[in-house]
Amino acid sequence: MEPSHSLWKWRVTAAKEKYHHGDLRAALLDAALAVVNEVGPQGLSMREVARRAGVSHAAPYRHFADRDELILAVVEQGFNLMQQTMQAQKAAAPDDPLNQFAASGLAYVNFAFEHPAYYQVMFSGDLLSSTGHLSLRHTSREALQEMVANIEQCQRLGVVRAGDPVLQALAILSTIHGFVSLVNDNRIGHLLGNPYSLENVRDAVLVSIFEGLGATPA
Amino acid sequence: MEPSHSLWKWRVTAAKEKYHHGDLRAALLDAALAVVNEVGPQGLSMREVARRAGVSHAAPYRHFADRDELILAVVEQGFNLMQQTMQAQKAAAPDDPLNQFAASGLAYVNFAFEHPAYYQVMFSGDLLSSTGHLSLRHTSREALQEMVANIEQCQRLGVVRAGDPVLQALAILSTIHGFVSLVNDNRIGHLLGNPYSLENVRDAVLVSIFEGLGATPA
DNA sequence: TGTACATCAGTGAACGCGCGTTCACTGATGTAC
DNA sequence: TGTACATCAGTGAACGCGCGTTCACTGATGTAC
Repeated sequence: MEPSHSLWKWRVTAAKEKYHHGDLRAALLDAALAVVNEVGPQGLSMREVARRAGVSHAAPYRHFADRDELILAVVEQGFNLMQQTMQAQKAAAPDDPLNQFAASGLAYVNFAFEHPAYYQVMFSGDLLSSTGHLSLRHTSREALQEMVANIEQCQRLGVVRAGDPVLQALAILSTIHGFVSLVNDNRIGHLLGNPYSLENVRDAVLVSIFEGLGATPA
Repeated sequence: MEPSHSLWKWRVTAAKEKYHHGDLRAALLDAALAVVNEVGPQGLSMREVARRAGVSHAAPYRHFADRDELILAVVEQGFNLMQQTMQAQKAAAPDDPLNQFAASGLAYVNFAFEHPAYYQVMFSGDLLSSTGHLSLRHTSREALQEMVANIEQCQRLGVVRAGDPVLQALAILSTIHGFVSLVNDNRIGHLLGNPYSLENVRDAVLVSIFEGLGATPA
């Protein structure tokens, strides 16, 4: 009855019984996201992640030197995914600067909504030790620079209000970050009432950003 | 040599040696704010607060049933202070709706900057157990309602762009909350460069909010 | 193809830590007489 | 005014918990012959 080719054994034992996991590193990163989704970023402990991955609490140390390294790996994966989806959305948008810029903003917000766990780990602030934090400065600064470049281009074309583009970018970043934080903390639901859907509200916030820029579609 | 009137003894022993503290409850709330200022909201533990207040770790339980109750007391104190300063600023502003509204927004941001510890405890989200959270819904909802009423009044007078005032209020709340979060997490400093001062940036953000509203001073 | 062995991934016991909370206590205070 | 006593605020030991991290181990895998 029992098939003798090794694939069978592999399939049976893959999920739980294999001593060697196969790709525990990836499984741990997935587990970390699951933990954040279910109990929030504060619940992100090595032991809980190991538990979710169905593995002893010491196993993660074969793949990450310490907790900071685990979290930084999630952050890095998150930034890659974000960059990737943002580029895809920009590629799909009409090829004028204002639309490209709009596509970025929309993509950013959508990323935060579709991957709230990533977003929270990436921007939570108090997850990492202070040494762990240093490695992130570069990345977030880059994101702002790109946004500033976008705004400058729109200004040159006269489709965005004049003004210091760095300050404009910061105001936009504040709006998006604040909105996403409120949503992720579940505070939108009982602040507003029933009649508002999330897409509703998201679009209104995006529109308000462009109104703030004095954006005039070409 | 030694003065015999009791005041002397009281003064010597007041700071450290008195068995009965006098007003430990208030001292604990102060200590809680100091902790948040120095190590962030995550460091808010009963033991640490007691340590700061120079008192055994069991002493706080004479004044607060549990950790939630301590935190809620800080939150309540914070809301009182915020409401008070906002009303004062509104009273000092010119008596037209747009200026009143501007005064509110400025007061809100200033409160957050001048009392970052209060702000963080009030809006951090993951400090309280879920039961503790329920007590706060009422308060934050009230704040939004008042803002909506302000916007509606400005719209009636034609000094603010037409549109759903609830959505406008939410966009503003997002901007302010996001900005304050970035500042409190120390992320503004290395996002921007040297040339920007905090007041600089704060004012720019406030201006961008009014531009978003299409505000036209009367 | 089969066997010895090095390598490496995962295990489980153990460490020390800080936490929230409880409890029997003790010292100070105020009050009734 | 002085003394007994109830009250109440603060103490310190103790509990059980989850955490990060280490360590000697064991089981599986791949490789050299």
